[in-house]
Amino acid sequence: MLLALCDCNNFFVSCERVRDPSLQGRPVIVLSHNDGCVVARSNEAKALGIGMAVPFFSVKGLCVNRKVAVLGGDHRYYREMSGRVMALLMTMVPEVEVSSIDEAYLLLSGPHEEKVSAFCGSVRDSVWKSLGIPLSVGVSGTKTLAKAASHFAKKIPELNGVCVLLPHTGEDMLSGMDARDVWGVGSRGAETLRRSGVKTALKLREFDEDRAERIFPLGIRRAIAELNGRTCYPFASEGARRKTVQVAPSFSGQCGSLEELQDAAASYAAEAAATMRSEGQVCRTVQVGLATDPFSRNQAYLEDTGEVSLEEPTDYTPDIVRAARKGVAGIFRPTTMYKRVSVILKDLERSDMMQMNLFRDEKCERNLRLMKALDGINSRLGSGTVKLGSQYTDPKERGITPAEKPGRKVLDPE
DNA sequence: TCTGGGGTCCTAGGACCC
DNA sequence: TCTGGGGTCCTAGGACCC
Repeated sequence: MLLALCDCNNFFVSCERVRDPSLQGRPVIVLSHNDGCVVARSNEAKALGIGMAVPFFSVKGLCVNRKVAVLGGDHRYYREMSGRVMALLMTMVPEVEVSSIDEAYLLLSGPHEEKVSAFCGSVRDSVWKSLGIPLSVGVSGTKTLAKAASHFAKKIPELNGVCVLLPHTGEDMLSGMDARDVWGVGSRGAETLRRSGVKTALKLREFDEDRAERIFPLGIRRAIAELNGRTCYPFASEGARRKTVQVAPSFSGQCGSLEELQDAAASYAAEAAATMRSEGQVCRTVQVGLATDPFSRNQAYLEDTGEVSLEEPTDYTPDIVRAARKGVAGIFRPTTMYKRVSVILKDLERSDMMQMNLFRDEKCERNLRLMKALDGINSRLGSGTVKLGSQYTDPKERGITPAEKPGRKVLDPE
């Protein structure tokens, strides 16, 4: 049994190039919320030395000099494109595990397994021709090896975007791969490995497992097992539901008013509730957080969180908004300037499995219809078209956060 | 001057119980 | 005066991923 990791190259940039073909062949980057950080780079931008997640101000000069197109992110659009890519993949094999916005594992069995390379090439061509999104495909027996294979598929042009890495092969490629680039080995893990003299993926694969048991944390031990073809992270096509829904953007400025912080929390709670409903779930707990600017030199970093339990699991926006406002009031400290409000919906359950309180059925039924109508309008006309005016006002209208202009050019010397 | 956001999982430590 | 130890559950913090 083999897994094929299909990984969209430079996904956000590739999406922008579908919308605006003049961006092809040029250095392009996409920025995060509030234009703070670089979150996607074209190959041309990577070649200029622009790093992932670096603050934009640190590369702004370079972008001007080298005519880099700088775009604000449009996540609604990227989610929509992602949905199209995944839907297309699902027409090509019966078993697909969507693992992130730009990645999915395909389970290859039967005829697909026999002609792996040719089949993966056809998947890649199909996504490119139908949607204009370039794909890399890495094939192997475990997820960690498939990730490594897709790494090679991107780096080695002769592979034409498809790399099949059978267990116990590929010494040459793995010896050229930094241990830091193995999936599951972060900066901390890489430092641990470096102290033990492990610099490459091949060295990691060959590491003595008894010794690893004694000196390495679980994540690294799993990486070693998976590099040797033993599965620690199984394929899971059954749509596993998420366990939390979080909305937590930073403000562009700061805010010290309880009322405005509550309004922001209300707005984020409504957004999170809509996401949760769209996935058929309800929550039992609303967690809120208030945090100051971690980079401020005038004020020590401060972060507080609080939880509010709901009477019963719900997806009803007014109840969730009320809980969020209450939570914020409970942790607010006067005379503190906050930079970030977070709302996390926790203890999620499937709404179709929810135990109904018989005495509230009628009211629930009405609430359900109300939320359905609200979601329907907002999905057709844009989120925030209809809000619950009695519950909150949108902080965007108060100028706490800037209005979003999707896909707008932040900087384009041309 | 300007530093993201949304997830999962692991782990250590405290509360609590017997 | 001496004053256990093991289990479970929960939580916060952190590592890691994209």
